[in-house]
Amino acid sequence: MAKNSDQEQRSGPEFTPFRMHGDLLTTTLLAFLRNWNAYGYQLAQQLAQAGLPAFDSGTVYRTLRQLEKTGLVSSFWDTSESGPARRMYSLTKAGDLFLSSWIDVLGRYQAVLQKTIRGFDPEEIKADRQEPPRADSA
Amino acid sequence: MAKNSDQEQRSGPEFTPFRMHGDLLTTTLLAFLRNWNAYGYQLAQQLAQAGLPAFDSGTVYRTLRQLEKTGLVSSFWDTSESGPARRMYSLTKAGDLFLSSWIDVLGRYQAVLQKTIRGFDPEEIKADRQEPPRADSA
DNA sequence: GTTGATAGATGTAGATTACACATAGCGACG
DNA sequence: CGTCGCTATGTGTAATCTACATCTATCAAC
Repeated sequence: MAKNSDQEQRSGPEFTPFRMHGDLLTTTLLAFLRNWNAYGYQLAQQLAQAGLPAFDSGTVYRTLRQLEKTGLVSSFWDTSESGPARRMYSLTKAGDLFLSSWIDVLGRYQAVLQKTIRGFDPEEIKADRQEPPRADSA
Repeated sequence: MAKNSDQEQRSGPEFTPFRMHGDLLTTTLLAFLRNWNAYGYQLAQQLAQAGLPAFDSGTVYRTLRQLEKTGLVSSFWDTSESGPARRMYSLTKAGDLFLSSWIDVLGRYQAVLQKTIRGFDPEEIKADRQEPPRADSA
């Protein structure tokens, strides 16, 4: 499933289509795991259903394993259901702390964008010229 | 909580300290350029002053060149001031479109985090157990 | 026994990044 | 003059990350 045909939206000429990368994928995964445990396949589905950009399931699995290696999540094999065994993941204390810190960083990131682009709303991005902070040229 | 001296001290085992990566660095740069033109060194300083995580100046320069290669920004040598020549960057129409699209994506990303973590505020992250979305076991 | 959905993982080429280092203009100082 | 220090922009390289294709395996339906 999720064969990428979900919603390939590229609104521009030929830029790299949006994808979930690094921090964004990582933290989305962590956020999903914050309220309930889940396994990779399920997380991949949630990602797709959340209206987020394309992702690669192989990357999802590898990202989860890497998160485990760094101690942000932990996992165990769940064989209680029929079908292939599932590796159930849950957020660790460290993962929770990491996520909190990330949210802090994200807040600053947002502040930068908001300071530059009024309202964070594409519709409001019209014209809004200001002077440079200190271009102090000429 | 996530006190995390965000300078170099890490509160956990051995997490990768926060850095500006890929989309985040790219779009912050684009956002800075949206309202006024600037050159690499200046952008790197603004990044640092914005309270954002560590970054690498080499990466900033390379990222800017790559953005130029894909047409999101354009540049020219500015030799009007004394000192080393500066490569002045400005956002192109394409870059503006890209940024707008990114803001759209970011909105969905935020929605996911907000849905999971109430209020986006670390203080409100206390306890908030819910049932899985569709763990549909048995 | 073949197909299809679920579930997880890896091989690999190409892209991205961090870190160290290189180049160059110019002002200040002795 | 020499050179130190700050400004300004890069590059070499190893490590890491990612996309895409491919692989194993369970189990239900046919």
